[in-house]
Order: sequence, then C-alpha cells, then structure tokens
Amino acid sequence: MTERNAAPIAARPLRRDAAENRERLLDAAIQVFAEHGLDAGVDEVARVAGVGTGTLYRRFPTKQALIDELVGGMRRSILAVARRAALATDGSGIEDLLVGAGELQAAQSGCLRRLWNQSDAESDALNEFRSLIGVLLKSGQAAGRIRPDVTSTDVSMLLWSLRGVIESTVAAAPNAWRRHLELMIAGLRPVGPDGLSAVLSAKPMTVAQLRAATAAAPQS
Amino acid sequence: MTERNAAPIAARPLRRDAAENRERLLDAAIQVFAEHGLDAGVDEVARVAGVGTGTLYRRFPTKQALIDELVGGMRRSILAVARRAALATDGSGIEDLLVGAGELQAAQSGCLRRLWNQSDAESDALNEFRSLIGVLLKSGQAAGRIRPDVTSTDVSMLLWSLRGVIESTVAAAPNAWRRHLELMIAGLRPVGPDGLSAVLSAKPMTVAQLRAATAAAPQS
DNA sequence: GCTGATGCGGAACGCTCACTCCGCTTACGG
DNA sequence: CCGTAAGCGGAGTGAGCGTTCCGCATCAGC
Repeated sequence: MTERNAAPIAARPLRRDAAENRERLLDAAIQVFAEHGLDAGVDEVARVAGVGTGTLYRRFPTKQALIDELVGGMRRSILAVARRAALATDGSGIEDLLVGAGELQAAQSGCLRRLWNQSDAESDALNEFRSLIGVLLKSGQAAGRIRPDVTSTDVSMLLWSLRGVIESTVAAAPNAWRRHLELMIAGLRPVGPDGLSAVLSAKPMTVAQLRAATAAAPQS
Repeated sequence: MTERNAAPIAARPLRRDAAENRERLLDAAIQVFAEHGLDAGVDEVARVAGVGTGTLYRRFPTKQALIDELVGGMRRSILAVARRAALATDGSGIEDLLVGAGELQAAQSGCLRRLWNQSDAESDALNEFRSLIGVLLKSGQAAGRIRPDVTSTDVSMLLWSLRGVIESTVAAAPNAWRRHLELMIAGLRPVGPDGLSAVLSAKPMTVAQLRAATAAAPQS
C-alpha cells in the first residue's frame, strides 16, 4: 500500500541483498513500533528483521531517519486518499477522507504521533492536504451533509483526536475507532429539530494555534 | 482543588520543612510534567521545587510513586465532578461530567495518560465512576438529550479521545478542547430530520476491550 | 541551649539504549 | 573464477536518567 522510494535520488542502486534487508527493516519497524510504540529499541527492530544493528544503521543513519521513512510513506498514502475523496460529487468526500485516514492509521499504528507532526512535514504535501480538507469541507457543507459552522481546523482536530483513539485501541479492539468516528461525524451533521447543540459557543482554533499544537515536540 | 493526603495513613507527621518540600515537589511536578511530559527528568522536578533529588526520593520512593500521587488526586477530583453531575435532574449531567473532566485535565495536563490507566486504579473508585457514567448516560437518554444507541463504552472512548486532544493542545490553545467537545457532544444528540447518521453501523466496544485498551502500558 | 532524630543535597552508580567500529563475508563485473 | 567494492554482524562506547548513599544541616522536645 505504501510506495517506498528505493533511494531519495537514484544513486547507485543497492546490492540485491542490501535492498532486501532494507525492506525487511521497514516491515519489522512497522510491526515492532505498532506493538511496543516508538520507544521500542533499534535492536529489537533489527532482531525482528533478522539483521544486525550495524546493517540497520548503514541503511538509516539514525532511528529518527527510519521513522521518517515510515511516516513519509503514510503521508503519501493519506494524501492519495484525500485526492481520491475529492472525486466524490455528493459531498461525502470529507467522510471518505476521515474513514480512509482511519484505516491507514489503524494499519500502521506505531508512528501516528509523528505522522501529524507539522514541523518536519514537506510543505508542499502539507499545503495540498490542507487545501483538500478545505475543499472537501465546503463540498460537504454545500451538500447539506455538514453543518455550516464547522471549520477546517475543526476537521484537523478531529483527525488528531482520531489518531489518539486509534493509537491506543487498535491492539485491543481493531475496529473500535470506526464507532467513535461515526459518532464524531454525527457531530458534524446539521443540528436536529430540538435545536440542542445548535450553537457552538467555543471559537474554533486558529491555524496558527493548530500549527503550534501539532508542532509540539512529542516524546522520543 | 486537589486534596492531598499528607501521608497514606497518619504515621508520625512530617517535620514542618519536610511537609513544605513535599508540597513544593508536587507543584513542581505538575508544572514540569505539563511542560515537558512525563519524560521530564526527576532532576528537573527537584530543581524547580528548589530541593535536591535526594529529598525527592525520600518523600517519593520512585518517580512512579510521585506520578501516582498526582494521578490519585486527579482521580478523586474527577470522581467528585461525576458525583456532582449526578445531581442534575434535567439529563444534562453527562455533559457536565464531560466538561468538568475536560477542565480538570486541562489544568493538569502532564499525567493524563496515567490518569485513565485502569491497571493501577483503585477498583472502588473506578467502579463507582463507571456506574456513574451509566447512570448519567441513561438519564440523558431519558431526557431526550442523548441518542438512545449510545453506550457507556462510547462515553469512555469519548473521554479517552478528549484526553488526547487536551494533552496536545492546551499549551498552544488552552480552550480548543471545548470546541472539540461541543462537536462530540453534538454527535451524541438524537439524529436530525434528514436522517444522516441515523444508524451507527459499527458495534460499540465491549467492556473487556475497553479495559484492555486503557490498560495497555503507556511509555515511561 | 542541648541533643538526638529527622531531613537535606548532590556526587556517584548502574542500567538502558542510540550509535560506532572493524574484521569478516558476499555479491557481481570482467 | 577472481578481485574488489559493498555489505554484514555484534561487541563496544558514551550519554542520559532513575536511583542510592552518606556526610552535613536543621528542627523539636526538654
């Protein structure tokens, strides 16, 4: 599902065994980080991959670089989901995006905290993602599926919140996040006849605040 | 706001300066953990408190014990909020609980991950809290403020989700969580006339799954 | 004030973990 | 098949952090 670029720029291609080990390391990292979180040691990743730590470090100069590689792949995947969601014509694209993002994150739950960290995001991809959210949101509102006072930052918060839920429940209940997401989407709907929740009294986050919040350095 | 029991059982009271240092340490811990997360070093806590690390360790046998003390206080506070919410007669108690829990967590955002960790929760308090959630939920549903297919585990998930949002946004946007909570509460309302989101297709978590998810060992 | 118990500080210890180094092995072009 | 560059493994290193220890300071009862 995740495209891996063999090397940033086409330098000399890796030797066959080396390329194979690289793939094994990435797979092992996904598994180990999902099981034990990012605090898992590099030795464990190397062990699961069936290589020595030296090999790991020749391929990825730091643990951070290894994580970045995984995160980069997820970012590309989620951006693809957003682009696909933008094809919907009935205003349901924003919901497709949320579900799709949930599925991707559930499949690779180890690096989610890094995933949404803006500080190291390539600006182009991030900007496109942001504008796609805006487009999808407007489309949903125009179709009457989403209440008009919802903002882009609300959607971002919702994604961030979903991340937290997935991160801590996939292991015990692989699909629990779907239920939670359904309830959150219900919260985005136009208000009912009783008028409860008709007015959102709290102001939405500013973009700057959102940036600051997601840029806050996560541990490890 | 948080009651601190001077010592588990009334052994000999602490010397005056020692008791003072104990308070200073707890205050410093709240501040430091809120700023840098639980990964912050004990030396930093001691430094902010203006004492040596030896003093910290004489009062709290491990870093974990210090954290537990903070968490215990929060648990008592939140239980009190739940009890107070149970006094509401119009079915809005569940919403009061959510808002109250949010406020408490926002005020002390360093140890939230531990806060909801069931594994080390005193069973009595936890059981009471659980049953209070059930009571509040039923009351809200009876009053027509909450859709009937919402379960206790849904509410627990919502609390868990709120935790994640607060943890990472209080610093940058102290009240952003209120907006998010409003939207989530809107999702709990009876469905509107258009019937969108009328049926929750995903099953709720079982209590066992919830237990497993929240018991999952958090890092550090 | 005197005295003993209680408390204090911070240097030192040891464990964990990211990262490095180097002698050995393996792929691959000619 | 051979030479060599590329790759490999895993013991070793150093830094960070939780925890301990012990000589000195401070409180409290008489």
